[in-house]
Amino acid sequence: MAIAPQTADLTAVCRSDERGAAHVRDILDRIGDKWSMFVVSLLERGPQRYGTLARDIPGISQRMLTVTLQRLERDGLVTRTSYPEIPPRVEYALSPLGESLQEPISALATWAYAHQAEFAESRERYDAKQN
Amino acid sequence: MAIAPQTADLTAVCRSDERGAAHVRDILDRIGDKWSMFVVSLLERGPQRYGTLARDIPGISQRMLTVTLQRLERDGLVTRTSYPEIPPRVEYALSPLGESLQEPISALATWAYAHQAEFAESRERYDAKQN
DNA sequence: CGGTATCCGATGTGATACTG
DNA sequence: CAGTATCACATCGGATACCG
Repeated sequence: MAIAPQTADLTAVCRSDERGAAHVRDILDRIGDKWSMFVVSLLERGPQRYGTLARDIPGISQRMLTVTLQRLERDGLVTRTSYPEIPPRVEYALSPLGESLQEPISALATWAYAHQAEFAESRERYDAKQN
Repeated sequence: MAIAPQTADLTAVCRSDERGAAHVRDILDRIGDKWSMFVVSLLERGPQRYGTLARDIPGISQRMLTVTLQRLERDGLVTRTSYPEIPPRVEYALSPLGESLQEPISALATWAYAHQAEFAESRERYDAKQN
C-alpha cells in the first residue's frame, strides 16, 4: 500500500496488468462509454423503469440501453428488480455504490461544464493550424 | 477542498446534440480512452519528453502515445514545445487547464481505488450467476 | 529522437426483427 | 413491457515498417 490516505495516484492505479482485480481502468471504461453516465444521472432522481429510461434518453437504442444497464448491474452500480406481474415491471435503481459515485462524477461534470469554452477554443485553434 | 458550490447536472450536460460546443461527452471521451489519464498523471510530475513517456508507460505503442498526446494537445490539456536542436527535443507539459483537471480526476481515482473490491466482488457474483 | 504511414483485428454501437 | 438475436459498420488500438 504505497498509496496516500486521501488521494490515489493514477500512475500506480491505472495499470491493468495485475491479474483479476478491478482497476481504475474498469471504472474509467464505464465512465467513458457512451451511455452509462447518462443512465446514472437519471437514476439519481430515483428508481426508474426500462421504458422510462428509454423515453428519457434521446437517441439510445434498445440494445444499448439493455447492454448499458447490464454492465452497470454487473459492476454493482445499479440494481435490477423485476416484479413478476403481467405485464412485466422492472425497476432499476442506483445501489449505494452507485450513489457514492455521484460526488466524484458531479465534480467532473462541474469541471467539464466550467471549462467547455476553453476546450472548444483550443480545438478550433488546433484544427485551424492543421491546414 | 470541497466540491464547487453549484454542481452541474449530468442529464443536462451529457447530451451531444447541440452544434459546435464542447460537451461533457468530449471530456468523458478523453478521460475514458485507454491512455490519456495515464499520460496526464505522469505529466503532473512536470514536463516530460516523448521518449521518457514512452519508457514510463508500459505497453503503449508509439502510435498510441502520439495519438494520445495530439488529442490532449488539441483539447488544450497539454502543451507541446519542440526545441530546434539536433537531435530533436520535444517536451510535453500540462497546461493550466490540464492541471486543473487534477482535482476532479484524483477524486475519481480515489473513489475507484476505495471501491475496487466491491466492484470486483459484484462482477464475480454476476458472472457466477450467468451460468 | 520523435515521430508517420499502413494494415488489420477487436470492440463498441446502431438498425431491425422477433419474443415471453 | 422489457427485453433477445442477428447483422452491419465505425472507431479504437496494436504491429510493423519507414522518415526528417
